Amino acid sequence: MSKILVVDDEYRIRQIIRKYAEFEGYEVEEAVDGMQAIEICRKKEFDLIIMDVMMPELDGFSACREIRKFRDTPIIMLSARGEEYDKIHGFELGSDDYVVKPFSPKELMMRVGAVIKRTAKSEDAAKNDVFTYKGLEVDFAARTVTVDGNRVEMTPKEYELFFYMVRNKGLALTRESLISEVWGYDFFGDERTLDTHIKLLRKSLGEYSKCIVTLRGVGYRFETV
Amino acid sequence: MSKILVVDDEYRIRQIIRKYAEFEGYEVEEAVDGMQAIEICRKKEFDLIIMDVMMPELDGFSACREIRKFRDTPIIMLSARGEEYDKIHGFELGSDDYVVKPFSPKELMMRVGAVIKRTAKSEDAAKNDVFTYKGLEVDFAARTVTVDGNRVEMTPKEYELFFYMVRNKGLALTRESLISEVWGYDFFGDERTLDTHIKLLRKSLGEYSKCIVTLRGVGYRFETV
DNA sequence: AACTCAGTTGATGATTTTATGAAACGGAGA
DNA sequence: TCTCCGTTTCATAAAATCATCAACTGAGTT
Repeated sequence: MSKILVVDDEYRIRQIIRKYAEFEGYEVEEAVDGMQAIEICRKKEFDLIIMDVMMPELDGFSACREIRKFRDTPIIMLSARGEEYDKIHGFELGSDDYVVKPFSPKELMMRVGAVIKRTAKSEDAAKNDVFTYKGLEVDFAARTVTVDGNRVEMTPKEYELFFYMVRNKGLALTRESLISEVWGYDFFGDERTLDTHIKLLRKSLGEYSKCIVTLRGVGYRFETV
Repeated sequence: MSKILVVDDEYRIRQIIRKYAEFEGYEVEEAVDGMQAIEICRKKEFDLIIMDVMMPELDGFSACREIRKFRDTPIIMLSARGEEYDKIHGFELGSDDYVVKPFSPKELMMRVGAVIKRTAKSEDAAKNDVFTYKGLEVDFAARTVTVDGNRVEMTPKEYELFFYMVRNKGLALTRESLISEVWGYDFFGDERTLDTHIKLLRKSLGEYSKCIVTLRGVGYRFETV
């Protein structure tokens, strides 16, 4: 049974969605704002998040962005008709779909079904090992990285290092863990070797180099803004 | 029942196409931009893709190019009137048809029907699955390879190696997997044997030798630019 | 402002990995 | 047995990648 998190400040909306979703057999949890949504997501994993754009405390976009830092849970955004449609795209942060309020619960449920079906299938396959963030695409199976449609060539060490970081996106990775993971626990080489490879990665990634954040005194983190 | 993927950033357009397509008995899925289209295509196979040219995140051409790397799904491109240049460009990238916006849904559906019928037929004819990329033709059933119309003779090992690579086009294949697949898991011979056969393959393939990409420290990958 | 420590960068010779040509091998058929 | 041909091995060449070093930068501290 799939678990859904509904995030909206309006009680009525949450109730409507809950009613329909439970009728469809989903397990539903609620959050009243983005802040709470993030907290809940840290503790628990959902199959889908339905999130309003306009909310007190923390809006849907920011919450989406934050959650995407550590979870790949599909997200359906809800937005009022007035809120520019273009805006949604402008801020498109990997939400899987969006629905304009006022929405027909039936239509929403159809989308929910579609998204869940899609992601459930892909998890089964597990073969389709791909990470995407804006124009950055990392295909673990093909061992390729593309930036805005252009293939980026990388050396073996770059791949290993980068893939490891992307697989652990949003996590602080210590220099030690990076080195022992990519070079092997028995690497006793120069301390600066890691830095050099980080440099090469950044060079390869172009505009996405800022996704590799230096954690002074600790190591690095790959994050999706 | 044929499955169609509709890729357009405008909800209205998607709705219209969905409505008509479902009326015709097709199963429809949607994507809002090129990036999403690629992701969905990785997970699922469609009989046809209808894709807008102008989209945020990743335009239709780039998406088309990307999808063609791992799928041969026919594609119909949509573009606003006046984007004449695109027409040429689109066909070059292997889109199967082209419709100018604003289009008559009826006309679009006729084209959809035509393309699907065409590819369905050719798939029947080529029941004994063949792979083609430009002037390269690999007939798995007939066990033949032709380059620009000229038959290329290959030895058994070459066939096995090449066929395995083509069947897994776009995937990184490790030396180990290649060897155990083609030579058997119990092959204890020289490490360089694989290299030699790759060399022979490349020699046979002429201009298409560049489709066999060396993945340093890993193995090889067969890819269609 | 000077200091210090951590991280960044570019250059380079050493090392690793792959490509290649030639030779050896070995089984099937003449 | 001999020859042919696909296959494998091997030695060497060529290429790509890496580790290392030294100088540099820049943020945080004193």
